[in-house]
Amino acid sequence: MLNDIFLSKQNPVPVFDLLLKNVARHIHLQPDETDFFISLLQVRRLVKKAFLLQAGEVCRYETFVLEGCLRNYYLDDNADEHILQFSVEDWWTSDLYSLLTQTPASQFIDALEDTTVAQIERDNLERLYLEVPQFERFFRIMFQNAFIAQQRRILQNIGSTGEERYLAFREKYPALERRLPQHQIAAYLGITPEFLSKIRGKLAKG
Amino acid sequence: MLNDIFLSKQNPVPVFDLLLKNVARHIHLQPDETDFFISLLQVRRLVKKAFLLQAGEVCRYETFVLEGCLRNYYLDDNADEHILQFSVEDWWTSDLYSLLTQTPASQFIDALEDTTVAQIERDNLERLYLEVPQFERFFRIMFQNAFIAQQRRILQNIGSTGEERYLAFREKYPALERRLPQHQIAAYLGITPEFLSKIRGKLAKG
DNA sequence: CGCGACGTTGATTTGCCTCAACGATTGTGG
DNA sequence: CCACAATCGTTGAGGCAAATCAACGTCGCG
Repeated sequence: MLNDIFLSKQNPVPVFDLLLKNVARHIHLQPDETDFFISLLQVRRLVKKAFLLQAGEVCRYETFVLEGCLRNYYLDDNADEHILQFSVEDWWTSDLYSLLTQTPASQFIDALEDTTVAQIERDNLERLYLEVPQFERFFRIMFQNAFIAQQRRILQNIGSTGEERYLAFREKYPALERRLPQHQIAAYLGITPEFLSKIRGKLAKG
Repeated sequence: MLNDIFLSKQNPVPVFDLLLKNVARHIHLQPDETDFFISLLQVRRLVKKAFLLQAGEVCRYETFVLEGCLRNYYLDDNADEHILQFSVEDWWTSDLYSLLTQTPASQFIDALEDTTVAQIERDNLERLYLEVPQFERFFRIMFQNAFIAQQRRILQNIGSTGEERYLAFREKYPALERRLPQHQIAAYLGITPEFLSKIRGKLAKG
Protein backbone atom coordinates (compact mmCIF):
# COMPACT_ATOMS: atom_id res chain seq x y z
CA MET A 1 0.00 0.00 0.00
CA LEU A 2 1.01 3.64 -0.43
CA ASN A 3 2.88 2.74 -3.59
CA ASP A 4 3.45 5.46 -6.09
CA ILE A 5 1.80 4.35 -9.29
CA PHE A 6 3.27 5.99 -12.34
CA LEU A 7 0.64 6.48 -14.96
CA SER A 8 1.08 6.51 -18.68
CA LYS A 9 -1.44 6.76 -21.46
CA GLN A 10 -2.72 3.23 -21.23
CA ASN A 11 -4.22 4.03 -17.83
CA PRO A 12 -7.88 4.78 -17.92
CA VAL A 13 -8.34 8.55 -17.79
CA PRO A 14 -11.62 8.66 -15.81
CA VAL A 15 -9.60 8.59 -12.59
CA PHE A 16 -8.58 12.15 -13.36
CA ASP A 17 -11.96 13.47 -14.43
CA LEU A 18 -12.37 15.54 -11.31
CA LEU A 19 -8.91 17.03 -11.70
CA LEU A 20 -9.37 17.83 -15.38
CA LYS A 21 -12.65 19.53 -14.63
CA ASN A 22 -10.94 21.50 -11.89
CA VAL A 23 -8.32 22.69 -14.36
CA ALA A 24 -10.90 23.39 -17.06
CA ARG A 25 -12.57 25.89 -14.75
CA HIS A 26 -9.78 28.35 -15.48
CA ILE A 27 -7.92 27.30 -18.63
CA HIS A 28 -8.65 25.36 -21.81
CA LEU A 29 -6.17 22.66 -22.85
CA GLN A 30 -5.50 21.02 -26.20
CA PRO A 31 -5.72 17.21 -26.20
CA ASP A 32 -1.95 16.82 -26.40
CA GLU A 33 -1.51 19.25 -23.53
CA THR A 34 -3.97 17.25 -21.47
CA ASP A 35 -2.05 14.08 -22.26
CA PHE A 36 1.21 15.69 -21.27
CA PHE A 37 -0.29 16.92 -18.02
CA ILE A 38 -1.65 13.47 -17.20
CA SER A 39 1.69 11.88 -17.98
CA LEU A 40 3.20 13.91 -15.13
CA LEU A 41 0.70 12.75 -12.54
CA GLN A 42 0.93 10.01 -9.98
CA VAL A 43 -1.90 8.50 -7.98
CA ARG A 44 -1.47 7.64 -4.32
CA ARG A 45 -3.86 6.01 -1.90
CA LEU A 46 -3.80 6.71 1.81
CA VAL A 47 -5.58 4.82 4.54
CA LYS A 48 -7.07 6.84 7.36
CA LYS A 49 -4.34 8.31 9.60
CA ALA A 50 -1.58 7.74 7.04
CA PHE A 51 0.81 10.64 6.48
CA LEU A 52 1.23 12.30 3.12
CA LEU A 53 3.95 14.54 4.57
CA GLN A 54 5.67 14.87 7.91
CA ALA A 55 7.44 17.91 9.33
CA GLY A 56 11.14 17.56 8.70
CA GLU A 57 10.73 15.87 5.34
CA VAL A 58 11.01 17.88 2.15
CA CYS A 59 7.66 18.30 0.39
CA ARG A 60 8.10 16.87 -3.10
CA TYR A 61 4.60 17.15 -4.57
CA GLU A 62 1.72 19.43 -5.21
CA THR A 63 -1.34 17.32 -4.36
CA PHE A 64 -4.94 17.25 -5.58
CA VAL A 65 -7.55 15.30 -3.61
CA LEU A 66 -9.61 12.94 -5.76
CA GLU A 67 -11.50 11.35 -2.89
CA GLY A 68 -11.41 11.50 0.89
CA CYS A 69 -10.12 14.16 3.25
CA LEU A 70 -6.70 15.47 4.29
CA ARG A 71 -5.63 17.97 6.88
CA ASN A 72 -2.55 20.21 7.06
CA TYR A 73 -1.48 20.87 10.59
CA TYR A 74 1.36 22.22 12.59
CA LEU A 75 2.67 21.30 16.04
CA ASP A 76 3.49 24.17 18.39
CA ASP A 77 6.05 24.09 21.19
CA ASN A 78 3.54 22.43 23.52
CA ALA A 79 2.89 19.77 20.88
CA ASP A 80 -0.62 21.07 20.32
CA GLU A 81 -2.02 20.62 16.82
CA HIS A 82 -3.15 23.66 14.87
CA ILE A 83 -4.96 22.94 11.65
CA LEU A 84 -4.23 25.16 8.68
CA GLN A 85 -6.49 23.54 6.14
CA PHE A 86 -8.83 20.67 5.44
CA SER A 87 -8.70 19.35 1.88
CA VAL A 88 -11.59 17.28 0.59
CA GLU A 89 -12.28 16.22 -3.00
CA ASP A 90 -11.50 18.92 -5.55
CA TRP A 91 -8.97 20.76 -3.33
CA TRP A 92 -5.24 21.24 -3.74
CA THR A 93 -2.72 21.00 -0.93
CA SER A 94 0.99 20.90 -0.08
CA ASP A 95 3.45 22.54 2.25
CA LEU A 96 4.07 25.23 -0.30
CA TYR A 97 7.09 26.78 1.35
CA SER A 98 8.84 23.46 1.62
CA LEU A 99 7.88 22.57 -1.94
CA LEU A 100 9.24 25.81 -3.38
CA THR A 101 12.45 26.00 -1.40
CA GLN A 102 13.05 22.27 -1.01
CA THR A 103 13.69 22.78 2.69
CA PRO A 104 12.28 20.63 5.50
CA ALA A 105 8.54 21.01 5.97
CA SER A 106 7.05 22.52 9.11
CA GLN A 107 3.63 21.05 8.39
CA PHE A 108 2.18 17.58 8.66
CA ILE A 109 -0.38 16.36 6.15
CA ASP A 110 -2.40 13.27 7.05
CA ALA A 111 -5.59 11.53 6.06
CA LEU A 112 -8.76 11.93 8.12
CA GLU A 113 -10.44 9.33 5.91
CA ASP A 114 -9.24 6.78 3.37
CA THR A 115 -8.10 9.09 0.62
CA THR A 116 -6.99 9.05 -3.02
CA VAL A 117 -4.87 11.85 -4.43
CA ALA A 118 -3.16 12.86 -7.66
CA GLN A 119 0.31 14.30 -7.27
CA ILE A 120 2.73 16.18 -9.45
CA GLU A 121 6.40 16.35 -8.56
CA ARG A 122 8.06 19.71 -8.15
CA ASP A 123 10.36 19.36 -11.14
CA ASN A 124 7.51 18.15 -13.30
CA LEU A 125 5.45 21.12 -12.21
CA GLU A 126 8.26 23.40 -13.37
CA ARG A 127 8.39 21.52 -16.67
CA LEU A 128 4.65 21.93 -16.95
CA TYR A 129 4.97 25.69 -16.48
CA LEU A 130 7.53 25.83 -19.29
CA GLU A 131 5.82 23.55 -21.76
CA VAL A 132 2.22 24.54 -21.10
CA PRO A 133 2.40 28.18 -19.95
CA GLN A 134 -1.34 28.17 -19.45
CA PHE A 135 -0.62 26.47 -16.16
CA GLU A 136 1.10 29.62 -14.97
CA ARG A 137 -2.29 31.22 -15.41
CA PHE A 138 -4.09 28.34 -13.74
CA PHE A 139 -1.98 28.42 -10.61
CA ARG A 140 -1.91 32.20 -10.57
CA ILE A 141 -5.69 32.11 -10.28
CA MET A 142 -5.56 29.28 -7.73
CA PHE A 143 -3.21 31.18 -5.46
CA GLN A 144 -5.18 34.37 -5.87
CA ASN A 145 -8.25 32.59 -4.62
CA ALA A 146 -6.36 30.91 -1.82
CA PHE A 147 -4.96 34.28 -0.80
CA ILE A 148 -8.42 35.78 -0.61
CA ALA A 149 -9.77 32.87 1.43
CA GLN A 150 -6.90 33.18 3.88
CA GLN A 151 -7.44 36.90 4.28
CA ARG A 152 -10.97 36.15 5.40
CA ARG A 153 -9.69 33.67 7.89
CA ILE A 154 -7.19 36.14 9.34
CA LEU A 155 -9.98 38.64 9.83
CA GLN A 156 -12.07 35.98 11.53
CA ASN A 157 -9.26 35.14 13.90
CA ILE A 158 -8.33 38.69 14.72
CA GLY A 159 -11.77 40.14 15.06
CA SER A 160 -14.12 37.46 16.37
CA THR A 161 -14.78 35.29 19.40
CA GLY A 162 -14.62 31.52 19.25
CA GLU A 163 -18.37 31.33 19.04
CA GLU A 164 -18.50 33.71 16.08
CA ARG A 165 -15.78 31.78 14.30
CA TYR A 166 -17.64 28.53 14.85
CA LEU A 167 -20.84 29.97 13.46
CA ALA A 168 -18.97 31.33 10.44
CA PHE A 169 -17.35 27.96 9.84
CA ARG A 170 -20.69 26.24 10.03
CA GLU A 171 -22.13 28.73 7.60
CA LYS A 172 -19.29 28.43 5.12
CA TYR A 173 -18.58 24.69 5.25
CA PRO A 174 -21.81 22.97 6.32
CA ALA A 175 -20.68 19.73 4.68
CA LEU A 176 -17.37 19.72 6.51
CA GLU A 177 -19.07 20.45 9.78
CA ARG A 178 -21.00 17.20 9.48
CA ARG A 179 -18.10 15.22 8.09
CA LEU A 180 -15.38 16.05 10.60
CA PRO A 181 -14.97 15.10 14.26
CA GLN A 182 -15.61 18.03 16.53
CA HIS A 183 -12.14 18.28 17.99
CA GLN A 184 -10.66 18.69 14.52
CA ILE A 185 -12.90 21.66 13.95
CA ALA A 186 -11.79 23.07 17.28
CA ALA A 187 -8.13 22.75 16.25
CA TYR A 188 -8.98 24.60 13.05
CA LEU A 189 -10.82 27.38 14.84
CA GLY A 190 -8.05 27.81 17.39
CA ILE A 191 -10.03 26.83 20.48
CA THR A 192 -10.02 23.79 22.76
CA PRO A 193 -12.41 20.88 22.15
CA GLU A 194 -13.90 21.46 25.58
CA PHE A 195 -14.68 25.05 24.79
CA LEU A 196 -16.25 24.15 21.45
CA SER A 197 -18.42 21.63 23.25
CA LYS A 198 -19.60 24.35 25.62
CA ILE A 199 -20.34 26.69 22.74
CA ARG A 200 -22.44 24.01 21.08
CA GLY A 201 -24.23 23.27 24.32
CA LYS A 202 -25.12 26.92 24.70
CA LEU A 203 -26.27 27.28 21.09
CA ALA A 204 -28.46 24.18 21.34
CA LYS A 205 -30.36 25.66 24.28
CA GLY A 206 -30.36 29.40 23.47
CA MET B 1 -4.19 66.63 -5.33
CA LEU B 2 -4.95 62.95 -5.72
CA ASN B 3 -5.09 63.36 -9.48
CA ASP B 4 -4.56 60.35 -11.64
CA ILE B 5 -1.60 61.11 -13.84
CA PHE B 6 -1.54 59.09 -17.00
CA LEU B 7 1.98 58.37 -18.09
CA SER B 8 3.28 57.86 -21.59
CA LYS B 9 6.77 57.31 -22.88
CA GLN B 10 7.95 60.85 -22.61
CA ASN B 11 7.76 60.55 -18.84
CA PRO B 12 11.07 59.92 -17.20
CA VAL B 13 11.36 56.23 -16.43
CA PRO B 14 13.40 56.46 -13.18
CA VAL B 15 10.14 56.89 -11.23
CA PHE B 16 9.49 53.23 -11.92
CA ASP B 17 12.97 51.90 -11.17
CA LEU B 18 11.84 50.27 -7.95
CA LEU B 19 8.89 48.62 -9.65
CA LEU B 20 10.95 47.37 -12.59
CA LYS B 21 13.50 45.88 -10.21
CA ASN B 22 10.68 44.24 -8.31
CA VAL B 23 9.41 42.65 -11.51
CA ALA B 24 12.92 41.69 -12.62
CA ARG B 25 13.31 39.58 -9.50
CA HIS B 26 11.08 36.94 -11.07
CA ILE B 27 10.87 37.50 -14.83
CA HIS B 28 13.02 39.03 -17.55
CA LEU B 29 11.34 41.47 -19.95
CA GLN B 30 12.31 42.64 -23.43
CA PRO B 31 12.60 46.43 -23.84
CA ASP B 32 9.35 46.64 -25.77
CA GLU B 33 7.58 44.60 -23.12
CA THR B 34 8.90 46.94 -20.45
CA ASP B 35 7.63 49.90 -22.44
CA PHE B 36 4.23 48.33 -22.81
CA PHE B 37 4.07 47.58 -19.10
CA ILE B 38 5.02 51.16 -18.24
CA SER B 39 2.43 52.50 -20.66
CA LEU B 40 -0.27 50.82 -18.56
CA LEU B 41 0.80 52.41 -15.29
CA GLN B 42 -0.49 55.45 -13.51
CA VAL B 43 1.17 57.33 -10.68
CA ARG B 44 -0.83 58.61 -7.76
CA ARG B 45 0.23 60.64 -4.76
CA LEU B 46 -1.51 60.45 -1.42
CA VAL B 47 -1.11 62.73 1.55
CA LYS B 48 -1.10 61.16 4.99
CA LYS B 49 -4.61 59.91 5.93
CA ALA B 50 -5.89 60.02 2.35
CA PHE B 51 -7.84 57.00 1.16
CA LEU B 52 -6.74 54.89 -1.78
CA LEU B 53 -9.87 52.76 -1.41
CA GLN B 54 -12.92 52.79 0.82
CA ALA B 55 -15.21 49.91 1.68
CA GLY B 56 -18.24 50.04 -0.60
CA GLU B 57 -16.29 51.28 -3.62
CA VAL B 58 -15.16 48.85 -6.29
CA CYS B 59 -11.40 48.35 -6.27
CA ARG B 60 -10.16 49.28 -9.74
CA TYR B 61 -6.39 48.96 -9.43
CA GLU B 62 -3.58 46.73 -8.38
CA THR B 63 -1.18 49.03 -6.56
CA PHE B 64 2.57 49.09 -6.02
CA VAL B 65 4.07 51.37 -3.36
CA LEU B 66 6.93 53.50 -4.65
CA GLU B 67 7.37 55.53 -1.48
CA GLY B 68 5.56 55.87 1.84
CA CYS B 69 3.28 53.51 3.69
CA LEU B 70 -0.28 52.22 3.26
CA ARG B 71 -2.47 50.03 5.38
CA ASN B 72 -5.34 47.72 4.46
CA TYR B 73 -7.91 47.48 7.19
CA TYR B 74 -11.39 46.31 7.85
CA LEU B 75 -14.08 47.61 10.22
CA ASP B 76 -15.93 45.04 12.30
CA ASP B 77 -19.48 45.37 13.62
CA ASN B 78 -18.24 47.39 16.60
CA ALA B 79 -16.40 49.72 14.19
CA ASP B 80 -13.04 48.47 15.44
CA GLU B 81 -10.22 48.54 12.91
CA HIS B 82 -8.41 45.32 12.09
CA ILE B 83 -5.32 45.71 9.96
CA LEU B 84 -4.68 43.09 7.30
CA GLN B 85 -1.50 44.45 5.87
CA PHE B 86 0.98 47.29 5.91
CA SER B 87 2.51 48.13 2.54
CA VAL B 88 5.73 50.12 2.43
CA GLU B 89 7.99 50.72 -0.59
CA ASP B 90 8.37 47.67 -2.80
CA TRP B 91 5.08 46.05 -1.75
CA TRP B 92 1.92 45.39 -3.71
CA THR B 93 -1.60 45.88 -2.41
CA SER B 94 -5.28 45.96 -3.35
CA ASP B 95 -8.59 44.55 -2.18
CA LEU B 96 -8.06 41.52 -4.34
CA TYR B 97 -11.55 40.09 -4.03
CA SER B 98 -13.13 43.36 -5.02
CA LEU B 99 -10.64 43.81 -7.86
CA LEU B 100 -11.30 40.36 -9.29
CA THR B 101 -15.05 40.29 -8.97
CA GLN B 102 -15.67 44.03 -9.40
CA THR B 103 -17.92 43.98 -6.36
CA PRO B 104 -17.88 46.53 -3.53
CA ALA B 105 -14.76 46.35 -1.39
CA SER B 106 -14.89 45.34 2.27
CA GLN B 107 -11.50 46.83 2.98
CA PHE B 108 -10.21 50.35 3.40
CA ILE B 109 -6.77 51.34 2.17
CA ASP B 110 -5.31 54.59 3.45
CA ALA B 111 -1.95 56.30 3.78
CA LEU B 112 -0.07 56.30 7.10
CA GLU B 113 2.48 58.66 5.55
CA ASP B 114 2.63 60.79 2.41
CA THR B 115 2.79 58.08 -0.21
CA THR B 116 3.47 57.61 -3.93
CA VAL B 117 2.14 54.55 -5.75
CA ALA B 118 2.05 53.08 -9.22
CA GLN B 119 -1.27 51.57 -10.27
CA ILE B 120 -2.50 49.34 -13.02
CA GLU B 121 -6.16 49.16 -13.89
CA ARG B 122 -7.91 45.83 -13.81
CA ASP B 123 -8.60 45.68 -17.53
CA ASN B 124 -5.05 46.70 -18.32
CA LEU B 125 -3.78 43.99 -16.03
CA GLU B 126 -5.82 41.47 -18.02
CA ARG B 127 -4.39 42.88 -21.24
CA LEU B 128 -0.94 42.59 -19.75
CA TYR B 129 -1.54 38.91 -18.97
CA LEU B 130 -2.57 38.31 -22.58
CA GLU B 131 0.13 40.30 -24.31
CA VAL B 132 3.01 39.53 -21.96
CA PRO B 133 2.22 36.10 -20.55
CA GLN B 134 5.35 36.28 -18.42
CA PHE B 135 3.27 38.39 -16.06
CA GLU B 136 1.11 35.36 -15.37
CA ARG B 137 4.28 33.83 -13.99
CA PHE B 138 5.21 36.96 -12.11
CA PHE B 139 1.92 37.23 -10.29
CA ARG B 140 1.75 33.48 -9.77
CA ILE B 141 4.99 33.74 -7.83
CA MET B 142 3.80 36.87 -6.01
CA PHE B 143 0.62 35.21 -4.82
CA GLN B 144 2.46 32.05 -3.88
CA ASN B 145 4.71 34.08 -1.63
CA ALA B 146 1.82 36.05 -0.23
CA PHE B 147 -0.02 32.81 0.49
CA ILE B 148 2.95 31.45 2.41
CA ALA B 149 3.33 34.66 4.43
CA GLN B 150 -0.34 34.57 5.34
CA GLN B 151 -0.17 30.95 6.45
CA ARG B 152 2.52 31.95 8.90
CA ARG B 153 0.34 34.71 10.20
CA ILE B 154 -2.61 32.39 10.71
CA LEU B 155 -0.41 30.06 12.72
CA GLN B 156 0.81 32.98 14.79
CA ASN B 157 -2.71 34.06 15.53
CA ILE B 158 -4.03 30.63 16.35
CA GLY B 159 -1.12 29.33 18.34
CA SER B 160 0.51 32.23 20.17
CA THR B 161 -0.20 34.80 22.88
CA GLY B 162 -0.22 38.52 22.19
CA GLU B 163 3.27 38.86 23.62
CA GLU B 164 4.66 36.14 21.38
CA ARG B 165 3.03 37.71 18.34
CA TYR B 166 4.48 41.08 19.22
CA LEU B 167 7.97 39.63 19.60
CA ALA B 168 7.63 37.81 16.28
CA PHE B 169 6.49 41.00 14.57
CA ARG B 170 9.44 42.88 16.00
CA GLU B 171 11.78 40.17 14.82
CA LYS B 172 10.33 40.04 11.34
CA TYR B 173 9.70 43.72 10.64
CA PRO B 174 12.15 45.70 12.81
CA ALA B 175 11.94 48.66 10.42
CA LEU B 176 8.14 48.75 10.56
CA GLU B 177 8.17 48.53 14.32
CA ARG B 178 10.10 51.80 14.49
CA ARG B 179 8.17 53.45 11.69
CA LEU B 180 4.58 52.84 12.79
CA PRO B 181 2.56 54.21 15.70
CA GLN B 182 2.06 51.62 18.39
CA HIS B 183 -1.70 51.41 18.16
CA GLN B 184 -1.45 50.48 14.48
CA ILE B 185 0.76 47.57 15.38
CA ALA B 186 -1.76 46.53 18.03
CA ALA B 187 -4.54 46.56 15.44
CA TYR B 188 -2.38 44.37 13.21
CA LEU B 189 -1.59 41.90 15.98
CA GLY B 190 -5.20 41.67 17.05
CA ILE B 191 -4.81 43.10 20.55
CA THR B 192 -5.81 46.37 22.18
CA PRO B 193 -3.37 49.32 22.31
CA GLU B 194 -3.57 49.22 26.10
CA PHE B 195 -2.53 45.62 26.20
CA LEU B 196 0.38 46.20 23.83
CA SER B 197 1.53 49.01 26.05
CA LYS B 198 1.50 46.67 29.04
CA ILE B 199 3.44 44.04 27.12
CA ARG B 200 6.09 46.59 26.22
CA GLY B 201 6.25 47.82 29.80
CA LYS B 202 6.83 44.32 31.02
CA LEU B 203 9.47 43.56 28.38
CA ALA B 204 11.34 46.79 29.15
CA LYS B 205 11.73 45.79 32.79
CA GLY B 206 12.06 41.98 32.59
C1' DC C 1 -2.03 78.48 23.59
C1' DG C 2 -5.38 74.59 23.42
C1' DC C 3 -6.90 70.65 21.22
C1' DG C 4 -6.49 66.08 19.38
C1' DA C 5 -3.64 62.11 18.77
C1' DC C 6 -0.97 58.99 21.22
C1' DG C 7 0.72 56.28 24.97
C1' DT C 8 0.55 54.67 29.95
C1' DT C 9 -1.35 52.72 34.12
C1' DG C 10 -4.80 50.61 37.25
C1' DA C 11 -9.35 48.18 38.54
C1' DT C 12 -12.58 45.14 37.01
C1' DT C 13 -14.69 41.77 33.92
C1' DT C 14 -14.85 38.18 30.50
C1' DG C 15 -13.41 34.65 27.12
C1' DC C 16 -11.08 30.85 27.00
C1' DC C 17 -7.79 27.41 28.93
C1' DT C 18 -6.37 23.75 32.15
C1' DC C 19 -7.23 19.90 34.64
C1' DA C 20 -10.09 16.29 35.96
C1' DA C 21 -13.78 13.15 35.97
C1' DC C 22 -17.26 10.92 33.54
C1' DG C 23 -20.52 8.64 29.59
C1' DA C 24 -20.95 7.01 24.95
C1' DT C 25 -19.32 5.06 20.92
C1' DT C 26 -16.12 2.60 18.06
C1' DG C 27 -13.06 -0.88 16.94
C1' DT C 28 -10.11 -4.53 17.57
C1' DG C 29 -7.73 -8.65 19.18
C1' DG C 30 -8.50 -12.83 21.58
C1' DC D 1 -18.82 -12.29 19.69
C1' DC D 2 -17.39 -10.44 23.70
C1' DA D 3 -14.08 -7.56 26.45
C1' DC D 4 -11.35 -4.03 26.80
C1' DA D 5 -9.06 -0.06 25.11
C1' DA D 6 -9.14 3.94 22.40
C1' DT D 7 -11.39 7.72 20.75
C1' DC D 8 -14.65 11.18 21.21
C1' DG D 9 -17.68 14.33 23.42
C1' DT D 10 -19.64 16.51 27.82
C1' DT D 11 -19.52 18.92 32.16
C1' DG D 12 -17.64 21.47 36.17
C1' DA D 13 -14.13 24.11 39.11
C1' DG D 14 -10.53 27.20 39.06
C1' DG D 15 -7.09 30.22 36.78
C1' DC D 16 -4.89 33.23 33.41
C1' DA D 17 -4.74 36.21 29.20
C1' DA D 18 -6.68 39.92 27.34
C1' DA D 19 -10.65 43.19 26.93
C1' DT D 20 -13.06 47.05 28.87
C1' DC D 21 -13.49 51.29 31.14
C1' DA D 22 -11.53 55.19 33.03
C1' DA D 23 -8.17 58.52 34.31
C1' DC D 24 -4.07 60.82 33.34
C1' DG D 25 0.55 62.60 31.04
C1' DT D 26 2.81 64.02 26.86
C1' DC D 27 3.54 65.56 22.74
C1' DG D 28 3.04 67.90 18.08
C1' DC D 29 0.57 70.99 15.64
C1' DG D 30 -3.10 74.31 13.82
